[in-house]
Amino acid sequence: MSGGPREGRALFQEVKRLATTRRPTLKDVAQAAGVSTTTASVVLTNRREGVRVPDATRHRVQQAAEDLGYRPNILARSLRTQTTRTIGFVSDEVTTTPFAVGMLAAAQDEAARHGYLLFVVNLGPNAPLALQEQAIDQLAQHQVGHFIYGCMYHRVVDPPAGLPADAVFLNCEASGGRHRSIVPDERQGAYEVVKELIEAGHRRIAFLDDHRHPPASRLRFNGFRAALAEHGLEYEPALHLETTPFVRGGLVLSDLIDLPDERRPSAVFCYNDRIAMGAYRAARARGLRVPEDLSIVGFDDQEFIASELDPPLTTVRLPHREMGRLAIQLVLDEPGALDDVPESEDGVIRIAGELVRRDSVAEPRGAWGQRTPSS
Amino acid sequence: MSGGPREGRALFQEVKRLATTRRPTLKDVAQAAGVSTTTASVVLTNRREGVRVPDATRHRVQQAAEDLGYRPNILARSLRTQTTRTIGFVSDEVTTTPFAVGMLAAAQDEAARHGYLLFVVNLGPNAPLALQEQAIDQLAQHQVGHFIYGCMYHRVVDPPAGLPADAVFLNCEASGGRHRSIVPDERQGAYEVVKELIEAGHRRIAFLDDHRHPPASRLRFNGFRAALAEHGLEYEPALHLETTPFVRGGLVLSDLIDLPDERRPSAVFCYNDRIAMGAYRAARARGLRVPEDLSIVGFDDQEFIASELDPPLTTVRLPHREMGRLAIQLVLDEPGALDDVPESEDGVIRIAGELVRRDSVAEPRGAWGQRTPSS
DNA sequence: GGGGCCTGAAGAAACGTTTCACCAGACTAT
DNA sequence: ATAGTCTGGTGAAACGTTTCTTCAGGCCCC
Repeated sequence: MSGGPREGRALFQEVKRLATTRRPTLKDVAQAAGVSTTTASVVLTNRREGVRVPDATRHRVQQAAEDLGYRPNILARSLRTQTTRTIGFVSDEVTTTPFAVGMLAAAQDEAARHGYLLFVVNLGPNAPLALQEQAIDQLAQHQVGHFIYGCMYHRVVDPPAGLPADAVFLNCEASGGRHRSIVPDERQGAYEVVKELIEAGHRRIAFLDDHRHPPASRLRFNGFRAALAEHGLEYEPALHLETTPFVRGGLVLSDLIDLPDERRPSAVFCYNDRIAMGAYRAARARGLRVPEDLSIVGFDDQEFIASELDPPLTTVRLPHREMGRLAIQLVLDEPGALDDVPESEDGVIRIAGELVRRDSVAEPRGAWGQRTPSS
Repeated sequence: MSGGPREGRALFQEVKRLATTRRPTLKDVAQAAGVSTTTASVVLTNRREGVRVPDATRHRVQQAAEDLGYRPNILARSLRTQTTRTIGFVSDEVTTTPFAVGMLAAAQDEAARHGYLLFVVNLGPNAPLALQEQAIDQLAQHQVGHFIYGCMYHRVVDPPAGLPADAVFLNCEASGGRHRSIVPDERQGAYEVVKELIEAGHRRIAFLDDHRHPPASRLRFNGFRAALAEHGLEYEPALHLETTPFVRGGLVLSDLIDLPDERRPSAVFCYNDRIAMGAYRAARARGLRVPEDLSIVGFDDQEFIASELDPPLTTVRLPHREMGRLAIQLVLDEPGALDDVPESEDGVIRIAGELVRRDSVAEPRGAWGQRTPSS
């Protein structure tokens, strides 16, 4: 029980470990400390309830563990406890594309905060259901207990079989309504950014839309109309153009610029920032200055685009980081995770985006003459 | 040995499984098939050498496994075999930022091809060494056998302790020279894109540099000078401007445009695409057209920037996908992985980028008059 | 007709934990 | 003095695999 021989023994063990290059196990620690593995386990996992280990013994075990450089084998622990602290993050192409990369980063941060590790599997665009299920099966064989299914952009997906009921869909809505989903509040974002235009005095506002991407496009349209309606403005189908969600898609703005003065819009709401980038180009090609001659707003607050346009673009920031963090909190059943978000009726949790005011909005030319009495 | 009772038994097991919601184990399969777990294991892992199991038995076991919906428990297997098919991908902020996202995607693809799963941990920018080592320790506790350390941009890093000797550094160079590193061949890329300018007839080429980012900046500079030298052109310090690697950094081009005619550059090589974006803006502000009045080239082929500028930018594509794939192949010791890449002297593997020709390069004005006899 | 070999398979240990059940001894209360 | 309680532990099973060793029985060969 004296320190001398024990130290000698620990040293011997250490030498032996280095010689055999075997990582020390709990048994080694127990032996070095002169206790049973039971005691060593109890001490090193810091269990207190129902077990009595005097401080002297505790310290002896801890010292031995440190001396030997003991690291627990999580595999063995997980096998025994039948739980793993891992989360499977499967996605279409979140990690492939720079769009929603903040979701993964925030999820990783939050997982680390809880001591969890993330298995990330990126299936690529349009992976067949069978491939998706195979990936989930592989994760299940690794005994991962929690699943997040992330999408690059907001859409509806068919949940692959094998996904447990408490899986969380991130940036997409699971069809069937049996799973929780976290998506941006598209409607609210569109409402706010369009309201920003209206409050600047605009009355004729175009919408460069991409209706091939429901539900985002439908919801942004709803927000657009809601803002219009709330301010007594009429929705004008002629100003609602369908286009593609790329820079070149914004070039269709030319058609609207060609309109006669009284029918021409003084502001444009673009489905996303890339379309807005194209709209800038179209405006400039016609000699229109942004925002003096034409106000333009976008959606997404896409990195390297929105803030780098000239002038910087007023847009709506997608709450990707908040969404990623919440997804982890939900799968881990963190209490209070939903305190900050509004109640959802349909199991779909909508996170508000944030209006980012930059320099692409100004009063319309002749605004003072156009102002309604109420403003 | 007849089918009848065995089928009944399998059915019973199935019912029991559903009732207890316990995942069937190898023992369940063995019992259902009327063999030992040894035999079941041999059959289901498809081992052939040294073991003899007649086809009839094989089929019986396989059938039982399928009937029960047996999935092996990888944790138990890994514990026994002392190997896991997992790779730890730790990075500063690869997953946080859209720069090098292709590396992770390609790594994931290649890992999946080998049946490996990726633990991804994103430490954030400038994580203290202690935090890095803690993350590596956590992965080691999960018994991950292979490590990749990825960086957002090409730089030199101090390898955190705990990383095994066969870890691969991706998009960064490990100081100390004890590890393998994979980086883009900056010199070659710069050489090629500058040569493109020279071959278009340019003789006065500016370099908008960012020397705060060695080694990339130094190597691109080397490539720049090599191209110059090879074509008998003199390096002119006055045309080498130091700036920041952002869009606004490109605005320093104004200073060069102000130069008197005979000293003004007819082309600009930008350290990266964002600087090029700023250079476009500066040129346009002075009424210069790209490429008619000024040729501009960049570096990176950054998504949503290079291809979306007006005109689209000639640049060098960073081989992120190739690098990510190779990293996996190296840690997995795939034979022939290095066949396609040139031998490296210093343990640093340099992967060639690809010149992407777009529309930002033209002959200089008055080029015919300036041409040297040789061209 | 007996030793050797081949076939087909099983028993049990091992991987590194956690945890259930139990226990020796000392002390306490009656 | 004895029964009960508390302290400080320990032994061994269990988690689900893989794999080493062993073995029964049948056949072949001489």
